[in-house]
Amino acid sequence: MGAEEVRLVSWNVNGLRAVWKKDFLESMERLGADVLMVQETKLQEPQLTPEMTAVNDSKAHWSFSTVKKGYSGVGAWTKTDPAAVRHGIGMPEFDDEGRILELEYDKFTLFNVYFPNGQQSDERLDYKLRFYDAFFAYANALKDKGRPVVICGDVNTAHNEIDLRHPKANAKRSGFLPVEREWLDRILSMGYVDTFRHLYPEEEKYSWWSYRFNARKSNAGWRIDYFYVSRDILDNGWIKGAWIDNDTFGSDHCPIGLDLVIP
DNA sequence: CGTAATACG
Repeated sequence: MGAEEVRLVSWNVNGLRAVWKKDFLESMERLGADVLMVQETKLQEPQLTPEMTAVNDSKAHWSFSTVKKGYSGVGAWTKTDPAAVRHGIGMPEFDDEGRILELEYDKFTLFNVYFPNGQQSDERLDYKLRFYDAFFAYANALKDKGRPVVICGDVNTAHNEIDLRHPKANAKRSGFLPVEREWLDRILSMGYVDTFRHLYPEEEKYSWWSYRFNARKSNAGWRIDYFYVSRDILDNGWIKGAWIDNDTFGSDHCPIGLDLVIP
């Protein structure tokens, strides 16, 4: 039997109803994902349309915020049905905002996560850091049992100076604070690989640009969307490619991807 | 400035 090629794509759509009006289906087709994961859907179940839930041959999975309307939320379209789909990590404090989808496949577990933004207040920064803590405790339990783990989504932090256009000007803003950057160090030291950076150590490529000040036009961006994999996935030679697609529009983020070859 | 409901990113 031949090896199986799998394309995983992650995209913070900043409002699913908004991108839907901006050629989303066309982008989706062009991206060619086996699993397309989206963050910030900004809707609840009653606002889903039949078109959103029935895309081609894919099955749709959703997690909604139960505490705020039109806020947060993640989703995934899967061409192959996962063996199990889970919502959240069993901690209401971190599950209520609909930020986590766990798709369990035969050979690996895939997480789609919209990590909190910490810019609103000190409380939200604290929530963000505790969310990192709680989520990775959950994911590590699987990884440390020997299960290959893929984690993708909007991490809402740029790791190093290479990961944003204006590191000096943003050194004191949430999204590039030392305490947040240290958390991204910790993710690597826990045994995950930042796939894009691993393949392209010198590349200055971003996945998010503020809507203000024509930031995308001047490429004043940040790389805050990631595909992390547990080290075994790299060591076993599953990684065929990792990419950031700056040519797809419709949101303040662009899609990112991971191509795997699974024996 | 943009999304989706007056807050949040």
